[in-house]
Amino acid sequence: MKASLEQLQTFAAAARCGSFSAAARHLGKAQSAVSEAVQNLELDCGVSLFERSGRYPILTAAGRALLEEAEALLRRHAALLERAHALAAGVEPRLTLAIDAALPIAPFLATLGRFEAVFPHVQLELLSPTLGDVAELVRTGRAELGLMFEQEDYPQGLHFRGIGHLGLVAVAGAQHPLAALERVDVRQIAEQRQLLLTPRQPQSSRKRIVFSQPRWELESQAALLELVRAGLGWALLPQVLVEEDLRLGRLRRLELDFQPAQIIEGVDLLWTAARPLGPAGEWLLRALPSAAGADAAV
Amino acid sequence: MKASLEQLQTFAAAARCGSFSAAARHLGKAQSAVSEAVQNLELDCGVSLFERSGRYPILTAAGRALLEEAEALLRRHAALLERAHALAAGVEPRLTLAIDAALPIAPFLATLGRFEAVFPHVQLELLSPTLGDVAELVRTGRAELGLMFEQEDYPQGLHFRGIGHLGLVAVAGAQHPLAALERVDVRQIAEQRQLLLTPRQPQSSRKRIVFSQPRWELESQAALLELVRAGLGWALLPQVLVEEDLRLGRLRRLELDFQPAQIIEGVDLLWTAARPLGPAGEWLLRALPSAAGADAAV
DNA sequence: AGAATCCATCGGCCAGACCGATAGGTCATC
DNA sequence: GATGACCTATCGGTCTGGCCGATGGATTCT
Repeated sequence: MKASLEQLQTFAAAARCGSFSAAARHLGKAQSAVSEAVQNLELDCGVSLFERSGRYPILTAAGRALLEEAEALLRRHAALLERAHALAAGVEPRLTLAIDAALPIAPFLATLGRFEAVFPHVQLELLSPTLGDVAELVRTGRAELGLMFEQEDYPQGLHFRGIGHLGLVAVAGAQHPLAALERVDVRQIAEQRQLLLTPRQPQSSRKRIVFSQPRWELESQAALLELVRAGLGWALLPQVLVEEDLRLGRLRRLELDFQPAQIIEGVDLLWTAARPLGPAGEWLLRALPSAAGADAAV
Repeated sequence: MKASLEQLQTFAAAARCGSFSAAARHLGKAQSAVSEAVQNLELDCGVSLFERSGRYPILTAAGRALLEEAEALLRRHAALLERAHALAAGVEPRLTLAIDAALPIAPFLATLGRFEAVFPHVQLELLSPTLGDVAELVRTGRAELGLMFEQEDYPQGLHFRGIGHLGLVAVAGAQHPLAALERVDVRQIAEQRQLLLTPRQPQSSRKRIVFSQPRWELESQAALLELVRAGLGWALLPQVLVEEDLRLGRLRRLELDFQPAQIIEGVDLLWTAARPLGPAGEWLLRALPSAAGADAAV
């Protein structure tokens, strides 16, 4: 192959150092090696890279152009080696994190930003499954880590750790019949359509909080919010998610006289016991709880 | 150096072809060479890239990650060689084009777009000097090509070619005293301040069209236009440049009873005779006249 | 079981990279 | 202009590392 990395590195060193001899000293090679490498590179490229008339060689215009290219290539190569070493040290090439669609992701963004700084090469995949699907994704290995509302029990082979709590409030659109009531009792709410998240896999074991008989089920939290805003039903949603809508008056909070004002649900972090987590996974395992503790807890 | 280009190319070929033997056939090498190259690469990186249990090797997760890096590196390397070959063929690494600041550049944008497609590696520099500075820049070699209003004579060693014409109109701001007049005669205009472009080098030989005694001189066409809009004087400007302002009523056109409605000025393309143009310069030399002929001529 | 692939390994070969020495050029200084 | 300090180009010798061809073991298909 023409224009090998060694040649290009030698060329770049010569251009940087200002002389072949200095480059040779810098690279720990003989001066003749530098001279020959540059000549071979010039032969391969068909252009002369240095003007050699004077005491020191000076870059030609073509040399300047190729120096840019060469340094870009060398930087790319250094990045490759860096990534290889990270992989050799056991860092996962990619990591999948499944976050329950009902959970707001804002509290975790700062942590993910720090993750990006510590593990720039790890390709992060973020899934937003609904309800018990989280546990299923972690159990099958499709995701390394999961975040979801706590359950009483989990399938075999899953580790979990509580990392915080989230306040849920019952809300309805401003024009919704329930929105006009001072307080709502069990019978009143039972007649109105409740909007719920639904898992993709119907056998999912997740308990759901159900107060009403007529129900629509959606897989997307965003779609659900749209329907609530449109007055098509009421829903239990995270406090932090609807704060803005409540303030703007688009949504009204329902005061349920058979429940505390906020329904507090725990949030669990899941990971599999089958395969050990790599360094990136371990890092997230430690970092996510503190993030949730600071921001997501009520 | 670890992880040479040959190793990476061989690795990429093996990953693409699906087997070491196929890669060897594809590369025209022996199968053992591929096998050894991949092993050496694995040794250098400290990770195993292929799962070799079955009949065909399959990429590991780390292998997939490094394959991406390797292919990015190889693409960069191919780009380097391509650029090197362009340089070897004499294509300029960079090209400077000086366009008189008084000329509208819109007619040339399509040509520059095609230039970008034909010579992606040529770094283009666009200068906007005023008046005779264009010829000076081309003469001294600071610019390879120049575009400016035609002169009677040019300095020694400059080639030139007329490429079109441009219509100039006299304009003033809507509140300017001259704007109220039906027709303007020589005496009237002589008393009002004329705004002119001025060259950076005062000895510049460029003829200028001067009608008024009080004058302000500016180097920037954009600044000049602002001053005219603000009613600080009148100016001779390209028709195409002020069309928008005339339509919006920000500027008024002055009907000079001692001049035709439009003053037609020729536009010349300049280049130096001292050093031959490279392929990119030659291409522009051919392409620019047709662009001007189609769009800039009145 | 046999044929057809595939991969890993080994010994031998050789191009190419490297070194050290040498010759010749340039530049600042005396 | 002689000198010294620096630079580069070239040459012959050495040796590493990539390559080949052959061989053997493994897998898959018939």
